[in-house]
Amino acid sequence: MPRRPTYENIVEAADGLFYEQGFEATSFADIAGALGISRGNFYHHFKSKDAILDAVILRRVAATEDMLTAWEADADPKARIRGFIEILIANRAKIMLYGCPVGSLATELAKLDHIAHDRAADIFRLFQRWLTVQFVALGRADAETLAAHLLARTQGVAVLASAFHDEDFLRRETAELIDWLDAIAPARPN
Amino acid sequence: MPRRPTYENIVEAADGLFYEQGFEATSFADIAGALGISRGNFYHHFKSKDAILDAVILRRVAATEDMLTAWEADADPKARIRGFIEILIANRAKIMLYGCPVGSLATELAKLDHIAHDRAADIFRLFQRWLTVQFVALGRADAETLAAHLLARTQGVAVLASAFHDEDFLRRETAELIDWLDAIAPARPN
DNA sequence: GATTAATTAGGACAATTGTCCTATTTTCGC
DNA sequence: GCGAAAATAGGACAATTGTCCTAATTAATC
Repeated sequence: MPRRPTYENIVEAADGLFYEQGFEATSFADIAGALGISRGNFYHHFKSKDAILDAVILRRVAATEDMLTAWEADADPKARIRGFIEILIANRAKIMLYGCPVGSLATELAKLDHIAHDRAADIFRLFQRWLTVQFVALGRADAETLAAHLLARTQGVAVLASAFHDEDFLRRETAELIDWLDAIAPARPN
Repeated sequence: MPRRPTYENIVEAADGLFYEQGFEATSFADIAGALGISRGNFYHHFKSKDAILDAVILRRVAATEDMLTAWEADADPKARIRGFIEILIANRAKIMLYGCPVGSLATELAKLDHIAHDRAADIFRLFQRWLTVQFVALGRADAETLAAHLLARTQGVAVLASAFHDEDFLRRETAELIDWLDAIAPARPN
């Protein structure tokens, strides 16, 4: 059975650790320990820690694109948006512990004044563009504004859910977002 | 003219640096450099870095209580809530750079699995309790839910405003929150 | 199976971290 | 002004950081 290349293993482990501990707080020793490899081994695959961060962001971009594409299996744009809202429920356990991976990384990199901050924010832009398309399909002229609004709502839920470790709150706010979506796009009598 | 005690200077400088750089990324050298004092001096005032964090949180709790009390000068609960919403505008420059000080600290401490995380989240609880009182005064039975909802909305705005560095978005979402408040508590014809 | 290339382990490296200790200086009560 | 107390500077400390180097091992190629 073919071993997965170490490169991918490093990116995968770093992805998880950056999410759970933060970028700055995650050391090479942490990643090496999680994989059971030597610390000196990294520099054969990456030229710096920032290069690992780049690869992690690239991985997250790809994962996001895959997720958005998968949601397009549903022909109804309203159902697609509902799929987006419901990641809050699907990922609730981790969100209540670590917040949103996209939002928390962007916030951390902003504080670090890190070059990769803008690339991390690009993941938000992926979501926003995709949501905009869906709202356009719903016939909304203010699609872009609605997309940004929905994005902000989900971010707020993630921040407070992790601050309070409160699942009830998360479920309540998610239900309210679904109601909001229903008001935006009422079920058409057919 | 009486010099301000070094203790207070340290807490003040640490407060600002924790906000702008994050807790973990701020070192004793950073704080000492900002104040022009010696690094070894800290341990006469604090027994550890965590003790500084405790003092910073205490300072923020006090500042929050003062702010909430000041807003109560306005007799109208709706105007009080509007005052809360408009911190987004008043602090927009820093929010667009570093996000919300309360939310970003809570998120970071959650990832660090830090003991002080719950005390940082207490600042959220201060806001929530205060907002709950105002919504009760507006005659809302679901005051606590509304308070948590509004809190989440403002957090979401802060996260995206700093990710995108977008002042238009911040102003638009703030205006929408004011609209939401108007819908909750319509101006009574008198 | 020999040669070469890719991969890995282990450790050295300077810099930085939080912490702690000890002199020196400053401040304050008398 | 003197003596005690508080405050400060400067540096030592072990540990950890990201980085880099070299030797050894593994894999691939012919």
